[in-house]
Amino acid sequence: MSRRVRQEDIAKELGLSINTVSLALKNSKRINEETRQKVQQVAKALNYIPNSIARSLVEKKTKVIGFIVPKITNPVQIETAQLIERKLIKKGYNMMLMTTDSDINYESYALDILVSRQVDGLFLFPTNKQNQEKIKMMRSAHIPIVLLSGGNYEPASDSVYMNQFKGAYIAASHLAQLGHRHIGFIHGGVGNVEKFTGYQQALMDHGIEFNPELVVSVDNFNYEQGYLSAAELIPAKKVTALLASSDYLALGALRWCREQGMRVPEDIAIVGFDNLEAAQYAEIPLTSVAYRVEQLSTSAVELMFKLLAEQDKFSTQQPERIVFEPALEIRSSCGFKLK
Amino acid sequence: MSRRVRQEDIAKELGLSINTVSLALKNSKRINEETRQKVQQVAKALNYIPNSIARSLVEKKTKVIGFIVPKITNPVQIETAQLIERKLIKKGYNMMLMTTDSDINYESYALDILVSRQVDGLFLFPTNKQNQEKIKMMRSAHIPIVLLSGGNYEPASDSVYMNQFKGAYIAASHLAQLGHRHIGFIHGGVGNVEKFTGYQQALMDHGIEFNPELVVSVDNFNYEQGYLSAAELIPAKKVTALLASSDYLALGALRWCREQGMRVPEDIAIVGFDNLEAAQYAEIPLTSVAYRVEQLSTSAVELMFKLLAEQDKFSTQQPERIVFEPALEIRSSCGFKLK
DNA sequence: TTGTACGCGTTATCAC
DNA sequence: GTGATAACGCGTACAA
Repeated sequence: MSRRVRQEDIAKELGLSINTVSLALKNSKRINEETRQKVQQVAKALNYIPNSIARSLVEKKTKVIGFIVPKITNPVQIETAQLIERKLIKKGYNMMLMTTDSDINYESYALDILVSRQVDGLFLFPTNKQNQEKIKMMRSAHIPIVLLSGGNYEPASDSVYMNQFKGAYIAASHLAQLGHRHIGFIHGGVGNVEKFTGYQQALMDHGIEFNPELVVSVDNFNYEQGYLSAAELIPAKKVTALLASSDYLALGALRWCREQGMRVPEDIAIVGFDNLEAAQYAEIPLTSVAYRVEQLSTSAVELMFKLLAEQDKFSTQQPERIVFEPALEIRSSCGFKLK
Repeated sequence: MSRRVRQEDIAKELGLSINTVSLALKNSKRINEETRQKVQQVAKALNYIPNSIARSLVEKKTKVIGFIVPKITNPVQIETAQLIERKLIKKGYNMMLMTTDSDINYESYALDILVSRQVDGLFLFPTNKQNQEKIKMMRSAHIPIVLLSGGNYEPASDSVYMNQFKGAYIAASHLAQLGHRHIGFIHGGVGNVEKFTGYQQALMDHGIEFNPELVVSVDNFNYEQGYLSAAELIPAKKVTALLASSDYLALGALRWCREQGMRVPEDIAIVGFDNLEAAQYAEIPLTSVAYRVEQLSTSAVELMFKLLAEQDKFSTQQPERIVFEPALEIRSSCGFKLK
């Protein structure tokens, strides 16, 4: 980093004090109109750019919000991050992004880093509940944390998320109601447990015995893993329907089925998660559990700024919890009632 | 932000000076083993987390790298961002992410913000050459900037990118060699001009007259825009082949064609860009220009750290320029020679 | 081995 | 209206 232009430089240039420059630059009424203009002119001429680091140190706030996201390959998480970044910018905030690869230790590390960087608040897609204690501590240290994913447990901080249990429940129920009894499940692994339990609950409520052999776990939300999962589940386990934790997984499975000459939904029904654009434009338009990224991120940002505005008060209150209920977007891939 | 634990707090706790604490915390040999341990213990007990802001102010470096990316909807850009973030973390750096929506004014604003935040370096997918002067100025102010996209012009700073001109050229040439004379082009808009000129050059070199009516511009790299573009180009303009600036556009077009009962590649050939996983797993596996995200981001990070290590020296030298040559990944969607 | 003093660039509190 | 002066938390000479 080279020597940048400071307020002191423009002060010297004009024979003023640093203080006057500082005030003039923020258009303080206490400064003479004339000097104010002169200061601003010189600032522009010298290409002065304020040093946010120094400002942050004295103001004790950085106007930076941290964002911790587990996976590259999950489009809803990325899109959420980007929508939120846009909204933050409009309020004069910037975003520091960290990824964890769904590793709970990386998550913990990311939390430390962001605290160290003095972020004013942070968004987090928690992978599981292992860092709950740390999050609670941070909350009680007056750092607003908005969790973007719920679990089968009391959230450690304020949260805004989709009810993924419910999503899996209605998806699996839908398949059951169509007459399917052998419903395979592609488990998204750690961080997707709610979907799994929703699936199990739906089976139970429809009198279907849960069979762990019909579940395959993957660690990546991509086409390939879906393709491989289908290859593993369908021929050996004779499933007639498949619920996948993400649309990419579902579409990978779809591809495998088509390559085998299977008809969808006649030979096998497929349901995905997140209702991505890719689901709608698939060769067999995919039934999918809708994830309202736009609404959710809007709500998350609103909550963040509410907490930020309440200063330290929020941390003595009960965490707020905003849950969006998913809807099943029904398309062709799950078809009609079996006989 | 509430009162956090400072070095001073642990100094008081132990009756030591702040200096001793500072040194002990960074394991200085100059501090007695015993006091060192005591300091570290108390630090842990008090849950001390160093204040990076204060540190940055004195060290004149933040260990933050800025990343400016135009579009949410472009998967290669997002993936590049994430791969780079991972590599930065390993070197103790964090990433500040900003998006521009391909708006040149936002891009300029983002550059200012990141300079103000004292980033040690920055990655940028430039949208066009409009901010070249600003970038040059930043470079001569000793800020390492690695551009992640090239243009039909001399880059303003060090750069690592795919040769997109060449990509479009080989793709369009391939179609021409298959006998196509009416090749439509879905133009990705600003920030994708190289692809357009590559397409034009290929036509010229194959004796095909360029017809602007066969080009449609979109501002989003998604299925929907591809679908609509196909609907606009194919029936009215009688194109027999379509080159799209992104795989999502191509896949949207593919969907439209299939819905119309057209055969691909027999009735229409389609080629995309970026060689996403979705291209490989499409109902008609898509021929696509490969984008080597992993290689490119590795190379970009290496270059960044080289510049960082050279301190201020780099800015007096010619910008380095690393260009990756694309290859055409040929699949079923463009088929064989027409008669 | 440990402590003192100063500086990083900015804002804030007081005088004048 | 403007200018000293202190403060933010930490790192680093230099002194003790």
